[in-house]
Formats: sequence, C-alpha cells, structure tokens
Amino acid sequence: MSEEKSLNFLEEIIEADLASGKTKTVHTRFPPEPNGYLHLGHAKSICLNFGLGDTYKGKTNLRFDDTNPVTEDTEYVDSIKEDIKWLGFDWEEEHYASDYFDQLYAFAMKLIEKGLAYVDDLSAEEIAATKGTPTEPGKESPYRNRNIEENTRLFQEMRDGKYKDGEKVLRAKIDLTSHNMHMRDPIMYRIKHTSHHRTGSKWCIYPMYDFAHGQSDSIEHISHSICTLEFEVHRPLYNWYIEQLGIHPSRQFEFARLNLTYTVMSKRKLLQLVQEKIVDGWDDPRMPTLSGIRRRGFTPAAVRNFCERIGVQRRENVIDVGLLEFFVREDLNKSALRRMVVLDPIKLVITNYPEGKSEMLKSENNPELEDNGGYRDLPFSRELWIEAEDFMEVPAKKWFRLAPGMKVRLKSAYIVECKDFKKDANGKVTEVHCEYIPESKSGQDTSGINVKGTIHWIDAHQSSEAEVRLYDRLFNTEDPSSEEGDFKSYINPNSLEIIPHAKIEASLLDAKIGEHFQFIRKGYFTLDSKYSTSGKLVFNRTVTLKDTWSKEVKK
RNA sequence: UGCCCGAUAGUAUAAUGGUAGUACGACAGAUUUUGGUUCUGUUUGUCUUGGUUCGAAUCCAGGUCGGGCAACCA
Repeated sequence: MSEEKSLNFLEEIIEADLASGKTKTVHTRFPPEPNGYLHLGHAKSICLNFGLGDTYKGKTNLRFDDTNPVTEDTEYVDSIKEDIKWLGFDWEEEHYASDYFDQLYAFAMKLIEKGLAYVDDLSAEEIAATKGTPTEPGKESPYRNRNIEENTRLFQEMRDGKYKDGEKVLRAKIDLTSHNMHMRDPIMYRIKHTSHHRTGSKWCIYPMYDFAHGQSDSIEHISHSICTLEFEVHRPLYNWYIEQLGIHPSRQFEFARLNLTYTVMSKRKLLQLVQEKIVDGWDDPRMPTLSGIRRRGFTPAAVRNFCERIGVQRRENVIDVGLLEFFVREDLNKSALRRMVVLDPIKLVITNYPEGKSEMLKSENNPELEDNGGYRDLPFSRELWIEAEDFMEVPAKKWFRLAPGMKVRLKSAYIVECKDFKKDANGKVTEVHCEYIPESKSGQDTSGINVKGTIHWIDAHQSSEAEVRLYDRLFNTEDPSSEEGDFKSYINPNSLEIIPHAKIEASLLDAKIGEHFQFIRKGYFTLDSKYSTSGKLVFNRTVTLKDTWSKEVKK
C-alpha cells in the first residue's frame, strides 16, 4: 500500500488478511441504532468504516441495528442518512437488521434443534439473580433442560403472541460458570408487543443485539466488523453463534471510542440534554451531534481531517476539542469570505471628515484566495461603528488599538488618530472622536505613517443589523462524565450569548444557509438554519479566530 | 478482589529488535492593512522493577495505574 503513511492496527490486520487470502474483498459496515442522532463519535466510526472500504476498494454497507422497537424511530433513520451523506460518504447497500427477522428466527430454531437454546420462564429479576456475578458462577434455570420438542413449541407460541411481555425468553445454552458474563446463557429473544418502525405488528418477539448483529454481518458477508471497545467481551458470543450456526465467518475488531474535552458523547446523556430542554434540540449548535456542528458551521472536510488525524487505537483517549477547532479554522480560512461586523458598537466620529460626505471604499473578500477573492464596496463617512473593546481609555501595555493620542488603521480605509472620547453617566465610553489622515487611504497611502493596529468598522448611517449568537463550550470541565455527581451540574451557564443587534455590512444581507463567513477579527460565522429568516438574519459563531491578544491580557 | 483490555511529551499519534519522530498546544521571533494567515526556532515523552539480547518503546515475567464486564439496551 502506502510507503510513507504508517498503517493503523486495523489496516495492518486487513493487509495481512488480504495477503494470506483470508479476505478476498474488504467489506465493512456502519451499524447505527436508529434511536438518536449521530455525533462526533459516530463520525470517527463512519470515517473508519467507509475509509477502509475505500482504501481497499471494498464495500461499506449502512445497516440499521433496529432490534428494539421501543426506542427506535424513522425520524432517526432519516437524520442518520442525512448526516452520513453530509460527511461525504455513500453506502453500498442499505440494510436493516429487521429485514433479517425471518432468517434470524430460522437461526434460532436451528439452535433449538441442536439443543443449544431453550425457552426460559424465569422473570427478568430471577434471571439476573441466577446469573451470578463476575466473581461467582451463575445457577442453571429449572427450565434449562426442556426437550427440543417443547422448546420448539414454546418458541413458536412466543412468536404467535401467546405470551405477555416478559413471560418467557429464548436463551442460548452455553455455560453458566463462564468468566465471561455474556456467555452465561445469554438471552436471544424477548417478547415485546410493540409495533416496529419497519415491520409493524408482524413480530412480537425481537432478537437481542448479540443474536442479531453477528448474524447480520454474516448474512452480508462483512469481512471486518468494527465496533467499539465495550463490545470486546461480546466477541466470544459473536463467534459462538456464527460457529454453531455454521454461517459465513465475519470477524469482529474493536477500537477505542472518541472522547472530546468539554462535552459528553453518549446518546443517553445527549438525549437527557434534549429532553430536559437544556439545549435547543439534537441540532443545538453546542451539541457534539453532526446536525449540531453542521448548524454551528463546522465543515465535513474539517471533521474528516480531524478523524484522520486522531487515528484509531485500542487505548482510551480524550481528545482536546481544540484540535477539532484547528481543523475547522484551517478549512474555513481557505474559503470563508471576509466581512465586517461590529458586535458591540460604539460610535467613532471623524471630526475632520466633512459632514454629509460619503465615499465608497473597496475591501478584499479573502486574502487567501487568488486576486484576494475579488472586492466589494463599503460606504464610509463621518460616523462609524467600531467595536467597544477596540478602545481603551487608559491603554494597557502592548496595546495597539485606539486610545487617546493613538493611531490605528481602519481596515480598507484610513488611518485615524484618537483625539477625544465621551462617556455616559455610568462612565461607559459612548463616542470616540478621531481625526483621519486623508493621504492614508487604503491602497494609495502616501502618508508614510505606520500603525500597528487595524480595526474593523461599519458606516453608522448605512449599516444593517442581525442577531449574532456566540457559542462557548457546553461544559466548564474537561470531562464532565468522570466528575462527581450529575454531569449536568457541570453545564457552562454562559455557553450561549445572544447579541440581538449587531451591525453588519450590506453584503451580508444576501447570505445563504450553508455559506461561511469570517467576520474580520471576530471568528467564523454561518447563518442559523433554524431561526434565520429573510427578515431577521441570525448568525451562529462557528469558532473564534486564534486570539493571541487575549493570551497577552492574561499574563 | 474474578475475567478481559490498555499504558510513548500537556493531548493525540508514529517508530513492527537498531538515531524516539509528527500534529495540535505552549513559548520566542519574523512577516502582516485581521493581535488572523504564513514562516522560523524552542520546550516537554517510552508507567515501574527485573530478565532475554551486542542492542528493548518494541520480546518475556512480576508490579503499578487506567478502562471494560453482572440491561428482556445497543
């Protein structure tokens, strides 16, 4: 394969399998359960599975692991498909574990006939109680030695709806003394008189994960069934079913799931945040869900690059969310159009600029692109909006923005020198008075003056407004799941700041959903797909720019 | 006090018995009409104790630490 790029452990396994002939075609699958939205952890798995299929010119299926009708829904099926496509992947075949229910039922019958499965009348509590603990062996159920005829009849009756939920289960007959809890006569089928999102009321018995997943892999001739580490202890069972059934030997391999700092990555916890309305739905821009980060403005390329960079291993890891943000900035820096937006406006009056005069100035769209991505016109006149934080009454050390007596460049316009300022009754600065240097016009500067600072601005009389939403990390501790007590007590109360009336330049009025902008000196932004309307634009901050000044301040 | 898995800079990830490298971060500097970008440099690491070997991050053994396993969830 590749000489320069080293292989991850799965690629090594695959190449060895290919070389030995154990595997002829690499066939992977991404097997989500449609009971929640996909998150960045799934993105790692998606990139891995589809990536391997791609690298080795094999195939990758999408298979919904829909064996529990109680929690599953087509709403999730649709969102999952949308998210995978958004990430840039396409599946070879689309399957559902529920498509295999007939086959799975036949498999179960086969095990009964081989004397390897039995119907158990014990309750859930009794089964748990007789299962033992990791240090004590389990005890056999009194129903364990029913004969094949009785088991066959009973299982058929289970299927035919003769029993209530929980009244009976089908169990594999393996070993109650096994060190592996999953081998202590695991449940294969349980009764649920619940309608299924695809099979409707056809079935009232549903297979457990262990009795569905491996066989589904086998039916699809999956060569490398890749899952996360917590399924490692399931592998002997995975293999046992395949072996006893004598079906295509798919093999399972496990990798460490992705953890990210300052967030949670479990569907259960994310669901809680949604249900308790701590966030605005699964696609809240603060959520690590793919729909959330998409709404936030993250790009598929950034996520893919991130997944490639973090690699795949078997050791537990917590990745710095800053790494993801790096890839988002890297991608957006190349493409996002530069625009000027003032989030916290104060007025700047150019006292020596004629009243009533206005001129048009041009500003580059993106210095990273050829020809600066073209130019747009910006109106400029005597009164402008500037960012309140760009003025300091008493300048800090190393400060090179506005302060009395200091000069600064107005981006794409003139150099101005601060002469005065006004404060309101509360002592808040409301106006900054400057004089401009006419010869310093951007692009034709003959003033010979060099200034260190450049700030953004908007013409005060020709500006528009928009709502801007600034997001911060959802939790204020690196690993909320490992902290004491309820993870929700570590929620960052300031994770969303809404700025109702930011001053925006006119070109932004044409912004479309899915476009990315860099608000100069402020960060990357995108239109909010949920709340933005043509009458009222709402921008989400995707990520801030790197900010070396704020680090300087902290010193 | 059982079974399974894991351990390389702050965080990740390479080195597959032969010079411990890369990315992000941090720090310092250059460039810059974004305190952005770009560029240069610096810093920090093989969990521990033994063993095998000319040579060990790598192989072996003991220990330590971390994670997983007792849902009619996946």
